[in-house]
Amino acid sequence: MQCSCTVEGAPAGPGSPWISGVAFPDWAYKTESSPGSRQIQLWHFILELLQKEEFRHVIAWQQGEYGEFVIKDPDEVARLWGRRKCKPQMNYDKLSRALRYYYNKRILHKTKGKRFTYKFNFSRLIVVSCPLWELWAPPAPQVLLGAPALIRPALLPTGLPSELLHSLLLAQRATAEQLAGHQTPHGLPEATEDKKGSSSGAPRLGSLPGPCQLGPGCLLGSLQDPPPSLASFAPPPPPSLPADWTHLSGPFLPPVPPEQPFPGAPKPDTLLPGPRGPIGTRPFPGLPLLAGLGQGGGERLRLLSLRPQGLEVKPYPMMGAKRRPDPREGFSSDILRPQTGDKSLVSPRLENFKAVWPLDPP
DNA sequence: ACCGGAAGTC
DNA sequence: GACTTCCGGT
Repeated sequence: MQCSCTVEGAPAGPGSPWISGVAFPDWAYKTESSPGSRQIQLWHFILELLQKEEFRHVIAWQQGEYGEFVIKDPDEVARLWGRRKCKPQMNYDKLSRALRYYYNKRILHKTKGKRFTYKFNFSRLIVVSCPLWELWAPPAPQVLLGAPALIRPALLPTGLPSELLHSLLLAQRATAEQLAGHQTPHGLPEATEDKKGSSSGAPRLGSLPGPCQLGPGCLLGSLQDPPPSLASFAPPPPPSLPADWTHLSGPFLPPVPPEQPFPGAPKPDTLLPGPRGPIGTRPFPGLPLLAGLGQGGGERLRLLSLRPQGLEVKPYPMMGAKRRPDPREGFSSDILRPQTGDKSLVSPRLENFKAVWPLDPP
């Protein structure tokens, strides 16, 4: 029998938006690997809590580090997780074990030295969420370096909900920023990923899961179901979001760190943990923008990678400097942060972005 | 607190 | 596959 454990505070399951209208759409609860499953994944759950204010005292984004969060009340988080999963015996020890399994998948990594502090690897998350995104990541890093308003159209599956796009786009910003920090000329192969060789990790480029080419993998069964109404999502855009983004309400975004690297300034090595993923999983060079498109023909979203002005001006002095990340982890915790004090909380980059929706999605 | 192997569950 | 449970080790 089913366990109807949707209790106070605990995020409800699919179909029942729980917080100010911001909940993951059904597809979000489906695992690519297990199409039928609507079991929420832990990282999803964490993200949910993270973006909900009422859980601030339990878990919250860590100031300063993009993607880093602190579990302030381990027991409570475990309890909530246990509720959600109908595992009353859940505790932090078990939950943390699950969290640890994310290390190899590169979805998460531990911030050493800080208790209960972990950090999301958003670039990885994106890939995990929709491997397809790798497809339109142009192999040429120069793109990031301010290639002229190049446009890289790409197709995204119909169902990719705007909330995800929003989140992913922001994640990309993070990725981009990270790239700005320690980008490598070319996605260096990183052989050591799954110690066990078993493909327990996320999909890697070069061996993209076939199903995702514009299809199944990313559609997540949303072909039939039209994306959730945008109107149903309360759009409390993060302070860093430009007005346009109100269209794309987005749930889980860590607050934009105050630090704002400027041209010439030492790049913060803060963002996404991994300077590079496994072969080809380099994050998305060009900041893609939602440009909208005809749903008629292919019912697909076309992503245009507009010139990220904020990024283009970034110098990339590290072309020569090679920092060697831990080959095993893929990312190091040795994060050196610039001490750029002031800076507006606004992301200069995003400010230049424009999201265009020719036709409001249903 | 944190790590990761091993086995079990769904 | 994604945990959950248990556990020895640091």
